[in-house]
Amino acid sequence: MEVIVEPSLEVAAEAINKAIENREVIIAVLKCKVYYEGRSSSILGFGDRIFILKKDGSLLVHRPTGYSPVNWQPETSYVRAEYLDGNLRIVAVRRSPREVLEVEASKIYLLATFNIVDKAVFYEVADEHMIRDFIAKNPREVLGEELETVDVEKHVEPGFIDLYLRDKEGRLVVVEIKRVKASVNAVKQLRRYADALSKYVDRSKIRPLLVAPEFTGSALAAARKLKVEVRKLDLKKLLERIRVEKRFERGILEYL
Amino acid sequence: MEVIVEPSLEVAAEAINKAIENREVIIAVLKCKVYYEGRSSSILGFGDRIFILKKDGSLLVHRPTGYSPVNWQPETSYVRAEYLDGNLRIVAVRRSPREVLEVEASKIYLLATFNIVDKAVFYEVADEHMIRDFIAKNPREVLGEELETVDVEKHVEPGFIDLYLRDKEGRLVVVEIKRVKASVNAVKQLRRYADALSKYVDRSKIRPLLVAPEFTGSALAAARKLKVEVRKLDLKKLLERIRVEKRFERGILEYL
DNA sequence: GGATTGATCTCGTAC
DNA sequence: GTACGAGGTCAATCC
Repeated sequence: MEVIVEPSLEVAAEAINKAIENREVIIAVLKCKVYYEGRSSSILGFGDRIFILKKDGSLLVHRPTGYSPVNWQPETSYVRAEYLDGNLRIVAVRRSPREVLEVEASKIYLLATFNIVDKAVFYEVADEHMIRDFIAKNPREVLGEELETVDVEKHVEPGFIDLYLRDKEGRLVVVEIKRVKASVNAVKQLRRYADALSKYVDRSKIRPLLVAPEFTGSALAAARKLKVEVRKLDLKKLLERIRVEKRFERGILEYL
Repeated sequence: MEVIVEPSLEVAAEAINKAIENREVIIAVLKCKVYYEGRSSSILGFGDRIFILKKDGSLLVHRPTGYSPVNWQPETSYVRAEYLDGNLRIVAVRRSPREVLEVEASKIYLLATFNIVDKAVFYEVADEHMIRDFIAKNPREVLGEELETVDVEKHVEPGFIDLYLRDKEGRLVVVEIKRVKASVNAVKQLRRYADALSKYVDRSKIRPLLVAPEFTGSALAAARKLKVEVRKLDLKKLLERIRVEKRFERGILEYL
């Protein structure tokens, strides 16, 4: 770890290049311009920003507000700092797609380099896969009817059917799961999948079923029109069930 | 600006709360766990990370690699640090959607707070709007045929048609523009828009035209099948033309 | 507020 | 490498 407060641009350039060679994380707070050219192109005039260069060459330039970086470069193939004619330039090049980002700093408030390590596993509950697998194992509990799970992630020509079940009347229930509010696109996507299946199975034996915690108004209208069933998903309850099953070390619902 | 190297957790909590009150940007490098609960829920065990809290309450937790933060909170309504029983906890709450992020730090390598200012304008060249407006003004140059611009961003029931022109034979050219490679979805979307128009205009008088720098194979196949014209867009040339027109202060193509 | 669409989307995954 | 879909997508825009 090295921390330098208000380094000269020359010293900064040297420290940055050294850290790049050592594959360290670099954090700087600086006054800079930013140029980008590649998939788009942009110019950003002087202002105070946070600069982060990660071990893999990912580069972020953040303004003082907002979630998104104003400029960035995912995993670059080449990064170098240079001090020339009173200016510090950091150039990051990426091949495929070919794109270049240049940060031109006029003042560095803080420069810090770190060899930090993070081997932790990120556990996420209730992404689409987990929900899908839970429903596949407990169709009655979630969907409220007796169903037999036939297949998970079944390939049909336009794409994948999340879940594929059989009801008591022997009809195939083709399920599309949305973890967030389902829009009209979800209905149309499911309709396409069901249509693709009807090449092999009698249309009257297919029940397209859209499962989501909420639906937009146009989604419900489209569902009626396109003969797609909808079923509401109690996400909170499902989350709790999955969490218990996965034995999470701690509940974090206490603030909610 | 305040920079503290390896502060105690107690000192850090105090400094963080002070900076929050002053609406300063906070940057920390720390060893922490992260809990998230809201639209999803997640748990991340101990590891070294970069922590950023911005003026508007946006919070980012970055691992040592990759573009994306592992956990985050866009514009929170409540953030507070507290030191309790030997632990530093930073809690960020957002209303609507209700979600909570908690960072539990066991070690702070660096804590820095800043009152940085960034008033610069971000100039972007060649987003979809600019491309669309340029084509509207110079249809012949880009599309290679004599066309009269009728409308821009025309509303039809399923959505918006980017560009609406009339060719020499008096047919309506319905243009969908993609700045990136066009997939089969773009073809279908355009087909829907053209179909919606055919309620008002004779079908033979409508020419759906998809304009993009590239097309996927399935997009081309679908275009043939659905009778959608495609035209390749020379994005680089267009960029250069727009840049000249917008009088950008400097070309940044020199590295390309 | 809800709904829709674009994005230098990023990221994973299958082929 | 290409293609496709999910995402705590975010952010802008229109209603």
